[in-house]
Amino acid sequence: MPRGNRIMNQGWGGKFKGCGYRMTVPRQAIMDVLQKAKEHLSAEDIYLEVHKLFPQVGLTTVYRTLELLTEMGMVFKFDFREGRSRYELIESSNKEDHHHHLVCTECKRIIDYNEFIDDELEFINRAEKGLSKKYNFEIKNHIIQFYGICDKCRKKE
Amino acid sequence: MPRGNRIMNQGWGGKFKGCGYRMTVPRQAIMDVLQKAKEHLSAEDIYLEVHKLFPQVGLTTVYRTLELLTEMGMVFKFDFREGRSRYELIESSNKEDHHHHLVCTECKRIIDYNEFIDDELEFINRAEKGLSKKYNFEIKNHIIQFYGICDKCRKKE
DNA sequence: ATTGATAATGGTAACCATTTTCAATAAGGG
DNA sequence: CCCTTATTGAAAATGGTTACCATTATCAAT
Repeated sequence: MPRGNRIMNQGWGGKFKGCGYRMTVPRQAIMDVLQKAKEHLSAEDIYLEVHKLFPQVGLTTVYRTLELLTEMGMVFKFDFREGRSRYELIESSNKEDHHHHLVCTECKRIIDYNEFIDDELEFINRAEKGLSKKYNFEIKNHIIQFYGICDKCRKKE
Repeated sequence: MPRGNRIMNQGWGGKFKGCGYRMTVPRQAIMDVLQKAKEHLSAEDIYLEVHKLFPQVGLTTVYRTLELLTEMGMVFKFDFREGRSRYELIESSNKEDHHHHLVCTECKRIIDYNEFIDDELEFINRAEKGLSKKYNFEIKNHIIQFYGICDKCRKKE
């Protein structure tokens, strides 16, 4: 059996309502797309995907929903220096899914990695605790990214 | 005496020429602005500042120079989710200046911190070594950012 | 099931940071 | 000093994202 929780395809409604929002067809569709693909989708990617099943859903709604989801802490908004943002569902409960990125500044390729996560968690926890106290800052999430040149681009030179 | 190295106001020319580029008035002026202000400047900020002394320098040139400097590894390009990028001179030699950021998702305020840097360096070094080997990826630099709500915005709620 | 207050939507146009274009200019090796 | 070539600057184009606003959908109360 694959890892992860599969049993929650209609649980989104509760999440939304719990925050005082309504569940709608576009929101459901966007959540489904995010859940399936899970990573690195641009707003347009999502729009195109949603569009296959629900052609009436507009790009504006995709942007609005993504902003809402980001604000609700269910989605993380990434900037990989491509001139557009990318979005990824946060699998909060699943340590397996915790990862960060290597970003190639040459070809913009993104490599996920999940090594050193235990190491990282220890460091991050310590830092978070100290920083949130010292600056009275409520930390919601963090980002770690390494920039450099990927193997393919190194060969080209 | 304040920390830092003050004695290098005209060394930029060599850096540029060493990379096969020419030193010009606009580039000099942009470097000066970056060196003085050091952090979190947007392209427009820099443009306005340069403009005071050299009104003929255009915004385009500022963008071009910043891209060049980023590529040369002398400047770091940040995204704080404001819809614009910010740039910061990299003080490579100075551990004192190594820092990261807390970003308030509410008011976009940015707080620099430099606590836990020894901790971080240890973790980052280990991760960099492992990752660059495993993915054959040449790591140039990294970013760590914490997102959340700053003290002022917490009070408002 | 129906209604009504209100949230959500979608198409278009506006926005605005960043890039492209291209003719004019300046740098710096010979 | 000249000549090649990088660099520049102004204007226009680009393209992701957001604002606007009339229309529609949601859902609690009836």
